[in-house]
Formats: sequence, structure tokens, C-alpha cells
Amino acid sequence: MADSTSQSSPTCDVDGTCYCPLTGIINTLSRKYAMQLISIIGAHESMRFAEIEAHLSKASTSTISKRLSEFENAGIVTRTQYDEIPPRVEYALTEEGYAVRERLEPLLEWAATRSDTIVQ
Amino acid sequence: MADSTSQSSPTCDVDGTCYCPLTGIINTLSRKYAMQLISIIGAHESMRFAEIEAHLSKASTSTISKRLSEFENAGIVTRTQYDEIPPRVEYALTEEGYAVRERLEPLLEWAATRSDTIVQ
DNA sequence: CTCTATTGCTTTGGACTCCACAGTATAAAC
DNA sequence: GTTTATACTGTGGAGTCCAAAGCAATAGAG
Repeated sequence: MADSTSQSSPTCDVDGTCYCPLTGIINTLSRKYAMQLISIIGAHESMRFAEIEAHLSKASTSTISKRLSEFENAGIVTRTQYDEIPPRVEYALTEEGYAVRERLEPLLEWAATRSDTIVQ
Repeated sequence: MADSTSQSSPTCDVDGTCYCPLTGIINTLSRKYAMQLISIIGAHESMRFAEIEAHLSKASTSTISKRLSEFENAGIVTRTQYDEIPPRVEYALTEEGYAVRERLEPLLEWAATRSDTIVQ
């Protein structure tokens, strides 16, 4: 990238590293329950809405709904709708979604062993 | 943990996995710029406030300030204050902070190669 | 025909979070 | 007296999160 002798940007890119470009998927993951949701969905081949809710009962319906459509926009989750009554919708990780989950899992597993994880 | 034959909780812990306990450090990381900040600080031995700002100019001063005190509370960053004029404060990762960063780096590096990373 | 059950959401209003921008404190240099 | 330097905190407005209720559609029970 840039070397430390050249000054290109006024504030960022100070010594060759600028984190500003990290706005895409990291922004999507930097929201409440986003990482947990990716992990949960990836632990199953596909999941229905109520099933996802059951695995993360602390998150509100509306938040889960929002996260899922953000994931869809980011291309890490697919939504498949079956026109039945009662309705059936299935969510699954895309290939990119699995790539995220793969890199997320070490963090989540380590976090689960921490003392500050609040149980229920 | 629990086996799938026993039903303990009404909604969570459906098939032996409940993500609700993941509230500690993951909550701290699930905020805007939190992951980037850990990465930035960990790339240096210690950093001053203005220096951190320079590496992440998209984040507001108040947000960086909040993130830093959340990190301090979570025990992943130390704040060292030198009583000089003008004031000098140094931030550095703790051992736990480095443990987080270690598990965060693969994700951030992969994210940086994605097409949806917005430049500037 | 009305009532209930089922699923996957959306809506609502109130609390909390993020932003840009301005202000605070201190003392030395000019 | 004004400027400079650093590390923040405060403010008001926009956006985000929550619990709880509501909606749409139809099958089956009574």
C-alpha cells in the first residue's frame, strides 16, 4: 500500500493503514445480534423465521427481521419464500455467508468462554 | 452443554445451542467502529487519542471516546493518563485485547478484499 | 358462517445511540 | 492578550432498539 514517507490523505492513511474502507460487511456485522445470527443460521442448512427467533430469544422480532434483510442486501443470506398457507420462509447462508461465519466462529467460541458472558 | 432430548428453556436452547449468553464482549464489539478500533490500537504498542482519530476519521470524536471507555470497562484496553500540559493519554490493548484482535483479524482482512468495501 | 390457529412479519412510541459541531481546561509561546 | 496544543464533553437532531400489538391469508373446528 502506501509507504510512511508519502502523505496522501489529511487524516487517514497515516502510516500506511487506513480502516475507513472497511464499511461494507463490517458495518453490517457491527449491529446488535448480527454476529450471533450469522453463526446460528450457518449452524443449520436452512432455517425458518420462528426457528431463528427461538435460538436468540433476547432479540426482538423486529430486530431479527431487520438483520435478515440487511444480510440479504449484503449477499450473505438468501430468503426463499414458499407460497403456502400458513406462509413458509427459509433463510440460509450464501457462500459468502459461510466465508463470514468461518472467520467469525473463532471469536464467538472464545467469547463464550469469557467470564463476562452473562448467563440468561 | 444440554442434550437435545431435555427441554429446559421455553424458547432458547432448542437443539443444544443457545446464543443468549454471548452478551459480554460480543455486545461490546457489536457497535459502530468497535472492531476497527481494536484492530487499529493493536497494530501499535500504544496510541494517543488524536492518533486513533487520524486512523479512523469517519468516526466522530464522541463515538471513539465512548468506544474507548467501553473497551476499558470490558478489560480489553488500558488508559494511561500523564498529567502534563497539554494533556497526554495513551491507549493500549490488554492481553485479552490482543486475544480479541487475534480472532478479529482474519475477518477484517477478508472483509477488506470484498467488493462492497467503500473507498473513502 | 363465525371462531381460532398458524406464520412471518410490520407498526408504534419510547428509550438509547450516532453524528457534526461547538465548547472546556490548562499553560506556555508570541 | 491572543494563539496553540490535547483530550475530551455537551447539544440537538437523526437513526436504532425494544416490547407489545396488529395484519394478512386461509384451513379447519364448531
